[in-house]
Amino acid sequence: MAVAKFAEIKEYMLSQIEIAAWPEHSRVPSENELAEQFSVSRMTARRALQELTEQGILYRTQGVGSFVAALKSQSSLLEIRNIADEINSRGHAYSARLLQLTELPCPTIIAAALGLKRNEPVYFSLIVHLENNQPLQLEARYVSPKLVPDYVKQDFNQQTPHQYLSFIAPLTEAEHTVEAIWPDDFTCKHLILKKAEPCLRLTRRTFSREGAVSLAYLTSPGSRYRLGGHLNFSLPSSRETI
Amino acid sequence: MAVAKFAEIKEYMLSQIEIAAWPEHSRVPSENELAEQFSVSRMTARRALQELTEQGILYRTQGVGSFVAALKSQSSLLEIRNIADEINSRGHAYSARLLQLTELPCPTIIAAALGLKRNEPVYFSLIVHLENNQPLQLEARYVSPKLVPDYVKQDFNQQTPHQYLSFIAPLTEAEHTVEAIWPDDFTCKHLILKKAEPCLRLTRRTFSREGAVSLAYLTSPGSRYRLGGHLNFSLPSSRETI
DNA sequence: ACCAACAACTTGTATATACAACCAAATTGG
DNA sequence: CCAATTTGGTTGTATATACAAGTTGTTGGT
Repeated sequence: MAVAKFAEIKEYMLSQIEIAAWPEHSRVPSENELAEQFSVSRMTARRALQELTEQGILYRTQGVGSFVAALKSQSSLLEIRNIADEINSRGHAYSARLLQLTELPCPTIIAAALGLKRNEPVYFSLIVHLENNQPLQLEARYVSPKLVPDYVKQDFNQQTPHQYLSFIAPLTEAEHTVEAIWPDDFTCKHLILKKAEPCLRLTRRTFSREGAVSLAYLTSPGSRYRLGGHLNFSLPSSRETI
Repeated sequence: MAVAKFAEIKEYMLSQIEIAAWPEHSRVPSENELAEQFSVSRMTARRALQELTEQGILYRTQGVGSFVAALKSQSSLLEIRNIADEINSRGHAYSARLLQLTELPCPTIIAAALGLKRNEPVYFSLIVHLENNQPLQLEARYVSPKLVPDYVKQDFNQQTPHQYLSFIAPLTEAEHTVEAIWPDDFTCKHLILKKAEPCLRLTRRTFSREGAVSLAYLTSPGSRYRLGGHLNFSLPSSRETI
């Protein structure tokens, strides 16, 4: 068996979809119909349908049938990497300076984001990330004391907060926003900006099983840092493997 | 059957992985072992293993066994959506104004990005995207005449360039960078910024089968626009469906 | 005309079986 | 002692079957 039967069926279906012989939201042959067409068992035909469904190419409804999904995702993805990994993968020297690591009364905005009460204690850290000894990013992070009680005891010159948090409580989700801001004097000072310039601010909220773990404001000068990515769209073409 | 058997097996395995009873790269029970433990057929146990593999939680090797995958992605993804969709999904009114649609001699930077020669003709369009009649994004786009010969004949008040390009040549890939910039006077004018402010600039290069299709500079005022997302990490928690 | 029951078809779950492909370790032969 | 072979375990593919669960259209009865 050079190529598996279910794979042949998949390729056939993909080609029909690509040449739009089967347009979006049209019904495709049922499991039994495919089984008969290709002289295979229903379970084999089913597998082809199943895998195409997992790839987002079809959608199926019990009792109704299988249909071609809308191929326009109209969206693509930007990968957001850990700053230390990013600098290292560029072959540059990464370092960090811990400026502050304390407990604070929780500001209102932070309280809402972390599910705490206003003025309840919250851990706070302030770190500058440097690339070849030049400040690249200022990280202001609030951490939930309930979920990470030992946060303030860590030595973040050895390990980045992100690494520590990933280790302590496996992160299940993250929420990001990216915006362009005008830095305040405090930020300029720590990023050693002679003149203020537009900065990229990434706000990252991370979650574990038990809830929101931390909220971090990552601010970088626009002239030194950009987010970049190169990712595929969701509908894989059959020639994708080239 | 309240919950499917294969789903129960999946949950059991996920819990074992999460409490690190089965550490990374350790072997998990074989299909036959699971089948016996749960008193199901091999095919049912296999399905649990299969689906966890598709989710990237396990990896399997024929003749060897199934193993826990490394869960450290250390990176997450930010979804970049089409501006029109984004405005519409907020329930606001989307509109656009076409400011320019011409052929130009290709600037050097654009030529490199699109695989053209310097001063070779390239199509250029300039569009302002508005949310509730307020300018939200200035789109300056260069399009390869080879791949999209009819670009300048389109009516982009009817259809956005992104929609048209998606329709003409199915986009297979996109490359993005995001940065914070200081807008020039030209940009300020079209975004109707009384005072210049930091802007978010998304540079998007799209590809089809035949090569680079277009390069777009999407500039938005920092005070009006941010990129946002909420995406899961690679290891889904069992509560993910909440 | 309306509604209930039914029939036909769909996908979803589960089983038992068979053989193929592959790998690693044990066994065997030289 | 080394190398080839065998053996047992593992995943991969495929089939035939059975029943559950959901949808839709038809058929009958009132």
